Amino acid sequence: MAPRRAAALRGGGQSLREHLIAAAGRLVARRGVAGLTVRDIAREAEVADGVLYNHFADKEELLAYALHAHVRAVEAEQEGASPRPGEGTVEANLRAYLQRALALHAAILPAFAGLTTQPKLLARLAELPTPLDGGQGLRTEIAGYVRAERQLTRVAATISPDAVATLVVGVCHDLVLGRLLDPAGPPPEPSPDLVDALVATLLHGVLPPA
Amino acid sequence: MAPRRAAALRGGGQSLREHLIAAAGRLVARRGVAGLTVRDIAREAEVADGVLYNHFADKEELLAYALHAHVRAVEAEQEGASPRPGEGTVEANLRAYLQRALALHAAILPAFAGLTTQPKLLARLAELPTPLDGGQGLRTEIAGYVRAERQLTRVAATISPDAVATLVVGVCHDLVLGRLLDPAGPPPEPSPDLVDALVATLLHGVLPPA
DNA sequence: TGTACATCAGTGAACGCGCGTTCACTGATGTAC
DNA sequence: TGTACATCAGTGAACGCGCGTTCACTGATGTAC
Repeated sequence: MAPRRAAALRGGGQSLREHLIAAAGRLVARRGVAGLTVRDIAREAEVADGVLYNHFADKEELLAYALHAHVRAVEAEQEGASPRPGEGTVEANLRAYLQRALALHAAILPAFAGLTTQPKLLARLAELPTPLDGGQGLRTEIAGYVRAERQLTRVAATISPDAVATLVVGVCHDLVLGRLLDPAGPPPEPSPDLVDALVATLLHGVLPPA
Repeated sequence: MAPRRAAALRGGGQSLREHLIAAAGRLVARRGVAGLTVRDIAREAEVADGVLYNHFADKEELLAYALHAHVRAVEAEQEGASPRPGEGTVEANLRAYLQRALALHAAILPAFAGLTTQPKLLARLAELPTPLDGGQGLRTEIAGYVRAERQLTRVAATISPDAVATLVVGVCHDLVLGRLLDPAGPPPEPSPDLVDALVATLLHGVLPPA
C-alpha cells in the first residue's frame, strides 16, 4: 500500500511535507519571501515542481509555514537570558533588551520584506494554527518588564511601559529598514556608541538635570 | 514639424512626460509602487500602452520619478512650522516633531512598500538628479534641532542628537509598519495618549526622580 | 490662399518570458494467490 | 517462496495568464510650392 517515495527523501525519516517546509524555510532565511518561486523551492527540495500541491493548497500556504518556521527558529536561537525585573541594573537590562530586539529584527525583518504587498500570504499567515504576532511577542515582553520594574519603583511611576516598548522596537525597525533600502549594506550591527546613546536617552531623558 | 499629440493632452499645456509622471504619481499615492503595471499607468494617463518608452528607459525610471514627485508633494504639503531651538518648550517642540514625523511616514511609507524587493527601482531612484534621502531629511533636521537645544543648555549635555532622532523616526517606522502588516487597519493616527507617553519618556527618561 | 507631402510622437496589437498551477503518466511498494 | 497485479505519491511537461517591452502603422501638424 505504500506508494512511491520522493527520491530526495531517501534515508531521511522526514515526511515530504516537512521536507518542503524546511527547504522553503532555508530559502526564506536566505532571500526573504519576495521573489521566491515554486520552482526555486522545488529545486531546493530536490523534488518535482508539482508535489507542493499534494501537501498545500497553494504557494502561499507553504510560504506561510516556512516563514513561521523561520521566525520560530530565530526565536529559539536567541532564547534564554531574559533580564529579570529587580535584578541587575535597569540600564543593563534595557541594553540587553535593545540588543536582543536588534538581533531579532535583523534576522527576521529581511525575510518579511515584500510581505506587505502579498495580501494572499498575509491572509495565510493569519490562518496558521499559531499565527505569528509579527514580533509583538518581544514588544509585549519588554512592556511587561518595564511594568514590573515600575512596580518595584526602579522605573518612574509616570512611565508608560507601552511607550518604552514602542521606542525600543521602533529603533529596530528603523535600523533594519534603513539597511534594506540601502543597496550597499552598512555593517550589520549598529555601532555600540549608538546603542549606548539610545539606552542613555531612554534612561535619563533629554532634559538637563534639574 | 509638430507631430501627433496624445489625445489626453488636449487643452493642457503639459508635456506627455510630465503627464505620465503625474499619472504614475497619483497611482503611487493611492496604491504604492508594488503591483503597479505599465498598463495601469497608461490607463490612468489615458494614453497608449507603449508611449512610456518614448520618454523613459523603462518602467522603473518612470516609477522613480513618480515616487520622487510623490515624496516632494507630501513634504511640500507639511511645510512650514519647524520648531525653532530656544523657542517654546522642548516638550512642545519634541511633540511637534514627533507628530510631523508620524504624518510624513504615514503618507510616504505605504508608497514605499515592496520597494526593498525591487533592486532595479532602487537603482533608478539613486540615479535621479536629486536622489531621495529616504526620509533622512527629517531625521537630520531633528538631530540638528536637538543639537542646537543642547548648545542652549535646554537639553542635557550628555544627550546624543542622533540617538533622539533615531528614536523619533524609529517609532514612526514601527507604527506605520504595524499598520501595513495588519489586514484590518487600526485608526490611521496613533492615540494622543501614546504620543504623550512617548514624549514624556523622551523628556524625562524611565528612571524614577532621584 | 490652396494642395500635396514629409515628419515623427502617439497607438495598440503582438511578442516573449516567467510565473503558478494542472494532470496524464511513472514506478516503488504492499497484497493476492 | 515466487509472480502478477493494484495502489497512489511523485514526476515534469504543458497550460494559461499577466507582465514588460517592441514595432509596424496612424494621423495631426508644419512646410514647399
